[in-house]
Amino acid sequence: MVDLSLESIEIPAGKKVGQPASAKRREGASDAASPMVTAFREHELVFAEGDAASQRYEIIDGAVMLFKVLPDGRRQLVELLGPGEMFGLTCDDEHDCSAETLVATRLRSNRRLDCSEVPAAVCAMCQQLQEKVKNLHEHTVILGRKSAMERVVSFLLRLAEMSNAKRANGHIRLAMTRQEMADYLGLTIETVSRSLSDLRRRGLIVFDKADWFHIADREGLELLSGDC
Amino acid sequence: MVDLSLESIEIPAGKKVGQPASAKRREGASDAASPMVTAFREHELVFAEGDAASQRYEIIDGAVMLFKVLPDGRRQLVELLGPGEMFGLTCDDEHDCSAETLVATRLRSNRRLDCSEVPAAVCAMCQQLQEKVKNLHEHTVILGRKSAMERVVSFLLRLAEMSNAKRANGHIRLAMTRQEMADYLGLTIETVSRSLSDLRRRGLIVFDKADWFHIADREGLELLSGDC
DNA sequence: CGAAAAGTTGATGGCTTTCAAGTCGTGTGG
DNA sequence: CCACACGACTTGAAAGCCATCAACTTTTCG
Repeated sequence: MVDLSLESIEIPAGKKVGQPASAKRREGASDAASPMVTAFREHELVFAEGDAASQRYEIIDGAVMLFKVLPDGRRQLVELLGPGEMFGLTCDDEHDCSAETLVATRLRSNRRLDCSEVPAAVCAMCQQLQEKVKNLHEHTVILGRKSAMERVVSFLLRLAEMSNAKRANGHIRLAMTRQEMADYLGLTIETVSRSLSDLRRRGLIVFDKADWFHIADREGLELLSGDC
Repeated sequence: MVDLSLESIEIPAGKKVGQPASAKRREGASDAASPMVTAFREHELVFAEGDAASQRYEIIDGAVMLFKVLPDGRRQLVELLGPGEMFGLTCDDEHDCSAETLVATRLRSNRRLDCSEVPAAVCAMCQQLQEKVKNLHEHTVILGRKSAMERVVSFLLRLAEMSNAKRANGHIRLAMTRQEMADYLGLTIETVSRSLSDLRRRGLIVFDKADWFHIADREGLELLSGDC
């Protein structure tokens, strides 16, 4: 496992006191192919969720946390990183989470690798891995910071989003047992069952038969997801 | 986002009833460089946590769940995958989680890519991504299935493991505020504080000063981690 | 049809959160 | 050097959400 020394390094900067978590991000930009080293003090923002992802970073020494924040302010750290570890890798054009130093840290920044430089199979695998990481980040927020109802709703909406890519009629198959849903969402079968019954009673979803359902009130569901 | 159709496909197999979760895994092995397609019924085990990771898989159609199980039986699904998505990618020699079909599924299996076939920089990145995924899987179990005390203990043990790679004296810096720990572990600062105080009172950890501590009873801690 | 598995619903309890007050530690300024 | 102030941390009390336990209903499949 990669070493994560949470030990502070000495940064010759004058002001030693870290900015609060609301610190502005620093632009340690590196041009084209030239790697560049940037020093950060503790609790400095490297980039924020939604920022353009032009760079990827490698920790020389220090430590970095990656986190996501829900609209109502709930925060979930999704990764803790130490020397040698990389972050800022993404398959999208923007970062899916924010990055902030925990201690004084030096980062090496590089431009993102161009997929044309590597075999297609390898590129596809990297893309898949990055997609995986992004999905796991989202799921981490669900498990760490969402209520039972929010988890179930988030799950249903994700299912709908995925299914609709294929079939537009809106009918979605719930090809999982309650136990599997519970084990995915970090809940018990009873809580999942109660949440689904509640959503059905409130008219937000409709069970067509067995394990098929469709969404009757998408806006209503989205309000319950914790994501808006 | 990759499409995850949870729709069942028709498998001409005679017995339609899926085996229970305790199903034996199937060896859909592919030789050397030849990709091979294998059909699975619903709730069939593709591989188990700890199995040798000789293959990687791509879902042609169907759906697969990846999960981890704690020694006492608590289960946490760590990924839900649909058509086009890959799994079984790992930087280690064995799988860090089990894979089971949710519905009838066809999988294309390939041998794992050899790092010598691609540029070193790309290989390093893939390795990092796979390490990330593995860490996120572990964290998913912590958030989904562990109690507050188990989360805090797991966190301390991980910190110790990482720090000890560098310094063997056993003294570990806790370079995070209680709020950051709480946001990492999906708890509140009060719960984190209470858990740490409890561990200190019970003599399992000792706070040397400010944010430095060391483990006084590793076995005792491990028993509280939920991992044994 | 009957048994077993899956799902639902209710009652209760426990763990964690919330709210609140107090303590500790560090940096500042008199 | 010490008093003060502010933030970080700790501790207590009470509430709330979800888990647990239990009974029942529904579905599935031989």
